[in-house]
Amino acid sequence: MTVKRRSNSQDVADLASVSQASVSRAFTPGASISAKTKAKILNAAAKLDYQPNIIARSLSKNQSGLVGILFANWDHPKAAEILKGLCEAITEKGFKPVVQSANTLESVDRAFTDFLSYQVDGVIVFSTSPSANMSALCIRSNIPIVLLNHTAPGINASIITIDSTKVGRDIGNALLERAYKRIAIVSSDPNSQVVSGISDSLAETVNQTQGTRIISERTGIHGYEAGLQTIVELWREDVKPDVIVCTSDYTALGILSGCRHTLNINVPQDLCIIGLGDIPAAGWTDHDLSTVKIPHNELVRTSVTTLISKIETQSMDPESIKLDAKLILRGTIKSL
Amino acid sequence: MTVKRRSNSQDVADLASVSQASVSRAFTPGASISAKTKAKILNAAAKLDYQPNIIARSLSKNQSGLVGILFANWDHPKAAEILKGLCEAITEKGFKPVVQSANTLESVDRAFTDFLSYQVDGVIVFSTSPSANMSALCIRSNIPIVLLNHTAPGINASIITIDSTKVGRDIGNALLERAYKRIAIVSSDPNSQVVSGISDSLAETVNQTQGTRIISERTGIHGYEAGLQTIVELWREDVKPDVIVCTSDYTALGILSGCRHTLNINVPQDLCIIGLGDIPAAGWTDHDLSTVKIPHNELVRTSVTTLISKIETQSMDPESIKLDAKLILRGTIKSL
DNA sequence: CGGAATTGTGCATACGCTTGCAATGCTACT
DNA sequence: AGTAGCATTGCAAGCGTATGCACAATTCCG
Repeated sequence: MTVKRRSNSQDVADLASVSQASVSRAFTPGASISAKTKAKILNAAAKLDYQPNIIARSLSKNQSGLVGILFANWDHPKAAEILKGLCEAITEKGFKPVVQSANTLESVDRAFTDFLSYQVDGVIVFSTSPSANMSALCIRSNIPIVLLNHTAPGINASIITIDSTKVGRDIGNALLERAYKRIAIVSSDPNSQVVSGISDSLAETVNQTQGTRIISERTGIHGYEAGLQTIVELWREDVKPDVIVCTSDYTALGILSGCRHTLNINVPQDLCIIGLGDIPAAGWTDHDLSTVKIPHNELVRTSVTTLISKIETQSMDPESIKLDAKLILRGTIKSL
Repeated sequence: MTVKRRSNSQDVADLASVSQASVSRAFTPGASISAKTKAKILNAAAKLDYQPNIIARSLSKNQSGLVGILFANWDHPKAAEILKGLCEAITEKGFKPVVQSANTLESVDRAFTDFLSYQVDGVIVFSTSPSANMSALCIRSNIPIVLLNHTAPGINASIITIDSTKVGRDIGNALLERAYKRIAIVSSDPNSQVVSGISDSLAETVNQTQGTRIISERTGIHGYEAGLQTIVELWREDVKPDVIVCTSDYTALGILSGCRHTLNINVPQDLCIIGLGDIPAAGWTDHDLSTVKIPHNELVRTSVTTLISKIETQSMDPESIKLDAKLILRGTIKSL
């Protein structure tokens, strides 16, 4: 079977006895065309299985309808949900998402140049470690950029995050109310501004009260196994914490498991454990972990809305939006 | 600041005092161009921050370099990992992934027509429920399609799955060896061909032995909570199973939790539980769930490789590849 | 009914690149 | 030196759509 060429606007024009320009207008919302000819054209188009070639359209309109998603943080427990949300929201707005994975700095740069060659109209970045080069590229390329739940200093991009200051304060107050004294912080990415925002504000909150303080802070720890190991190490110290604030639920679950099965630590009496993220497993009856619910859906939708509006208004001035994250108290903290 | 136009091949040509065609050739691997002029051109290009406009290239080459990913199965425990693998493999091959999310049949069709307008060179489908319309669209559009871990009858597409027959047989044999008798099957999607492949072959295997049989089969059950509820229901029956084969680890964990905390069932003595997927939590010491490790990475890589080779050879004949999945025996099955 | 105002249509060109073809320059060999 | 053969380059015609401009058709109004 010979491969039949896809029909184009000229074919449709011929069949409908109109000009190619009219066909184009028939498929352009709001274009100047009479209802009659439009109907005639759509009819012919249907006969020929025609649909506009977006590549060609992009070329002549000088915008592709593509939105780049730079996704680095694949280990994030809600990675799939977030990506799904991004893709759907982008599609809904009439754009198409093209996804690039990036781990290293070079790959970030490569992804960006790729985005540029594909003439993406905007970029959403989901990654915890900032890239310096990105900033330059953004400005030069003149396409708007949104950073999702991740801030980076000195980058000309819009930033959508949770209000980490409030989270830190909420945690601090909950701990003070329950008279916990010695806080350990266990975090994964030391560069994450969200994480440092939380711990700074937590420190500030508890420091107002005599006797309660942050006694240790460990970084670079992520995952269940690492959590398990961490609690064992922490428990060898002379001064043991009575609170562990952990910037990942998985790690927190590892810690919890260590407490219950290996070390026989009484949670929450002797040790309070607070995670971050509210993954499903945190709510399982086995675990019942206190944690912070991050409004991923809102973060995602806000990011996309913000980006698209920037694309449509051709505006490049960065915006910064902070959304509220809620502390969820479950079995791993004393009840009042 | 006035937005400066992105430079094009003509600009580079002017700066390098060559023809525009030569610039094009300088950026086309294997094109006929002398080392000297190529260097001159690349130099000029660097000065102008030039890089080829892929949209324009696509238009003239009549292929976009885009691969569509139709992703429906976002609840899959390894969704993120799979998508990551797809995106990276596709990028590595010099293509770009554009992701569409699809739940309903209409959205599948819409996604496909979108893919067509974007002139994608091929499509990878990750979804468990087949679409009839897809088939027609594939053939008409003449772009190769790969179905990832999911078969669909009568579709003109390549199919990459695990060898579900072997999985069913392996599970069956493991159960027979340990003298389990009454098997219940708990599955999520009743349409999944992979799942039905497993259960058919499991049935066939155990039916060869007198006294062992499948006593019940429930579908439409997925997730931890649903698992918890299911075991409670199953345990109300007169004839209770001594094996539950579950086509999702999450569900299996829910069942397990119900056994241990609610019903006090002795696992694995009185009840053997086998999951599917080998999610990380299955290996956690709390759970220690027997399961089947699905070679997602290989599935993903094979899909991409297969698709790209079809794209490059312009071949449309479907291929079917089955990969091996390994049964992992942990604490939820009697040891021999 | 006439003409002004509005709307609809076609023509032609632009978007940035690839590529067949023809022309040129170069190498090597007789 | 002359010429065949090859590597390199330029020319120009696409690829499919959008859109400014000019003109045609319709509507509106007095």
